[in-house]
Amino acid sequence: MNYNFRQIEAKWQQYWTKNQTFKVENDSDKPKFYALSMFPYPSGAGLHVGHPLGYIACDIYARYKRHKGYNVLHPMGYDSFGLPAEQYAIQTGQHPAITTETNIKRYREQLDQLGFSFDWSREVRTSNPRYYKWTQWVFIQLFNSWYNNQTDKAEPIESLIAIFEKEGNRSVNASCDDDTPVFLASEWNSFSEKQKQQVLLKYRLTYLADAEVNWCPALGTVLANDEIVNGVSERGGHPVIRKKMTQWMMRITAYAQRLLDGLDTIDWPQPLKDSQTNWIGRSEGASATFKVIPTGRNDEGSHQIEVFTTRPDTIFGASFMTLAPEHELVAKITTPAQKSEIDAYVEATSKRSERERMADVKTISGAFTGAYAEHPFTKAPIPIWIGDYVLANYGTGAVMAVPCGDQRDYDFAKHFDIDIPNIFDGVDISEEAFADKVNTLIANSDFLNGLRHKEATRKVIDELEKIGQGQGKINYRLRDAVFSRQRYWGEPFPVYYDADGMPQIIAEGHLPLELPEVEKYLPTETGEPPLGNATHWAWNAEANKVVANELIDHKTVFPLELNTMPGWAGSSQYFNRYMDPHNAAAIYSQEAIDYWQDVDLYIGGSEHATGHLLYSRFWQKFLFDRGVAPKDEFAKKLINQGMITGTSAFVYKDVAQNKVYSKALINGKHVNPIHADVSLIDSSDELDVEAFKKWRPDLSKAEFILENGKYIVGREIEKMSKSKYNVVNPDQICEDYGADSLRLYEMFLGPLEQSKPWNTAGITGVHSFLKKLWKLYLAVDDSEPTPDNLKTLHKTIKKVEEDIEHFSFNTSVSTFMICVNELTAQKCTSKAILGPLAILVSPYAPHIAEELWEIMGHTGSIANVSFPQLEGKYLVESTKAYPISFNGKMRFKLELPLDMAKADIEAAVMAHEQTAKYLDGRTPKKVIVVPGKIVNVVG
RNA sequence: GCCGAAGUGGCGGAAUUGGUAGACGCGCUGGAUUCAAAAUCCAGUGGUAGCAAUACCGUGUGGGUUCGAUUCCCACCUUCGGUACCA
Repeated sequence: MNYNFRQIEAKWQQYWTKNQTFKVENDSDKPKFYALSMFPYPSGAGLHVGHPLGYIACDIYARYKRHKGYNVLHPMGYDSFGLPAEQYAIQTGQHPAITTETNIKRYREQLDQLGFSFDWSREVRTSNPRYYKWTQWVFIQLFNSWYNNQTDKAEPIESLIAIFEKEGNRSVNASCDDDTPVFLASEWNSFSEKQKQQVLLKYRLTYLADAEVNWCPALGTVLANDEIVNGVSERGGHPVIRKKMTQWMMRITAYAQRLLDGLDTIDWPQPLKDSQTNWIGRSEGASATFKVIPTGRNDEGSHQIEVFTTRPDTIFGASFMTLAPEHELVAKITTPAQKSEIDAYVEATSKRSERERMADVKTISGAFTGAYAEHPFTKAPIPIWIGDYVLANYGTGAVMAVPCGDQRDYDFAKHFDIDIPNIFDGVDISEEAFADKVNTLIANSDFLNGLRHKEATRKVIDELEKIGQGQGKINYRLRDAVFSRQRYWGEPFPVYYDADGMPQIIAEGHLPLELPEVEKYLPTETGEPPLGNATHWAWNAEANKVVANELIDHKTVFPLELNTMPGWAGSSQYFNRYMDPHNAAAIYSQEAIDYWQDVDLYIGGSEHATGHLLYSRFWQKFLFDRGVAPKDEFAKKLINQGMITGTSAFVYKDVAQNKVYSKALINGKHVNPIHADVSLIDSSDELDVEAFKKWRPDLSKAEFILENGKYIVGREIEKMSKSKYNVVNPDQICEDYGADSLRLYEMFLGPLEQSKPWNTAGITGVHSFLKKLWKLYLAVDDSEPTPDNLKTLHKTIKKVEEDIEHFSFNTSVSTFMICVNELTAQKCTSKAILGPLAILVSPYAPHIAEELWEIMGHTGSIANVSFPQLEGKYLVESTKAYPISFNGKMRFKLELPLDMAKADIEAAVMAHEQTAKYLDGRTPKKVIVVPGKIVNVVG
């Protein structure tokens, strides 16, 4: 009987579905384990072999935990809102929901084929109204919350209103907009409803703001910082410009410190933690206020410039100030004489795209405002410049420039011939700035003279506080996140605008607010987002339902928000929703989350480091503050699977003639490498020339110059992508070798976290392993196992268990191969050995394991059988083949009892005939004996 | 520039606390089987020299610590990922 993987795999996949083998309940006497793979965006291209890598690893671990007696939650779903379906809708008019549905179906087929132990009854789709109802619900909770810095957590907005009514906002320490005015209780109480709402927006955790946003004209939408790579959009690579727009924002900055602190409590990869740390960008320093010296302009009040600096100790070295060109004071302080120069400069920078600005970092530019600020201590006038090296959205958008201590300030000063006072003792600054904090003392700095960096910093902050012109401050690079997108295929905001134009929330009971139908998926002619095309998109606040736009009267019927939520909204809570996915009354029940708590193992790509994984942590902490989630970190352990890269193939076309050379023949010739589809190449890099000619008709007339009668292609490792013709999808491999072979092979390729090239050639190795495994069971019987059999089995149990616990799946595949090779050599037929072996293999190759289990006479799935117990007694050795080395070089082996004493080992080695040979008459200086390990003779 | 990861045979990789470098698999070479091929099985396979026993070299490079270093320390080189005028 041959190993008929097609029949076996189909049989067990049907069995698992029919018997709901992997359906999991929310209550159990067993301990819980939550294993989660990041859910995919269902793209039209389907899965390629790189996608399942993390899923397979996670599935192995989930199945292992099931064997170990855990109640395992292992769900899967789809992040099904997103740009590609919408772009397709724009091109073809097909509703994104239809495209999405088709793609999901294809994904599901591909996933089912691979034998995952997902509980599909818990599937979620972010674009399903029953799901996004709860995304909208979280938005409402954020809208109705503020961040109290005193208690360091989010609180209901009502508690803030109560404070305002009693004592105004002077005593409130909250995360709020910078321009929040100070008011008394009496003032608050006399505010109009609109004024109150405007003030509250400055405190809400999601709020409307006129923000400088990254506008992408080609995509017709704004993008978040993490959606922009190298100044162009992550998707499509379109240019991005800066634009002021009214947008929904998320006050993630309120959580900056806690997002940083939380990293210490979770077992996530250090590189991922590092990139979150850098993204949050905490820096410690001081804020200082510089008064602008009045110049007698009649429209000029008293202005002051606030700066943030990490080097307050260098304040006496400040010889100028630089404002960002966008800084609001620029227009107010510029002198008439300098106005035209400043205007021209501001105009020029606003036109430069972010990309241009980044492309030439080297060019120094700026302009003088004509105004001066007063140094807080020396009272000396300091010229105020503007320059685009100062960023409007970092710190205060203004810099106290200390050219002797900061290279950019130094370059700017040199370029514009500004004074560079030296405040470092014994340091030469004639060539460059001195940024070292440690190896100098402060000089020429009044009360700071002779102090080190640390003392000077402390002292200057004290002095700034005394004169009321500054204090110690911690600054973060992290910005509040733009939460509006001018797209159709996303979650609608549960928001309408009242007669005052203030946002009003649709009550929870009326959710979900479902996406309206539109004729076109493009922005409207007036530049409004695609929802502006909907004719039925107004809110009747009495009937609490969506009605036609023409009924808008701003009394009972109001316009609805036209923006939709960004891609990361739906993925920021999905892991909790899996715990209770069909709950219509709540995001999840208290019992469900009390039972499952959090994710024990989360596997996914590192590209989500500063997007999904940061936003999710933010929402989780918020829900924790509001008592909705029991843990303030959602995933205890996270693993980034590496990328599987493609092995591209190249043919080499002569530039001048219509000749294509085999790889070894290109030396000295001027050739163009051309991608060849990898499906046309065999395992020894030989090209099927005829098939290639059919595939590239333009080269069908070309002469192919062969080596040894073969055309050999060149190979190169590149990212797997359609355009490089190096994509390998799992379907063909499942067809040729089966899912179990694919699963084993993906694991066998190398360590999970590392990126590695895909090369189909090696799959025959794991496939023949499965065939050998299968053969072992052909004559399975009840014979007594031999000591060798038992030793092989228990050695394997030990290693495989250790490997799974360490996520070292590649080495356990090797271990299985060694085990099967040994048992085959031992002619083992014993059920007492082969039974446990089938269980060991089952997390990796579940289909064949089920079949073998059945062959051995068991009924029911192997998935719930206990993992074999390691019995150390079978592994006990009485002797050891000691490697005997001379000066660190192993020369021969000597079999000695393991319980032999050190001195006896040494004596046995010295007495050995080979020892005399290697010593060659010398007397050893020393003999190192490590019992159980090694003997080293020195001398 | 800064942060991070990684450099081991022809290839993917192994060596879990400093103790036999190259497990396992691919590929390759030779052989068995076959009319032939596929499949399967057996043997060999880091490099150099040698018929061989064996010797020397060998984990990116150069130093160091150690009886002993792929593993620890210092300096450097290369590749990949992230980030970028962050005050």
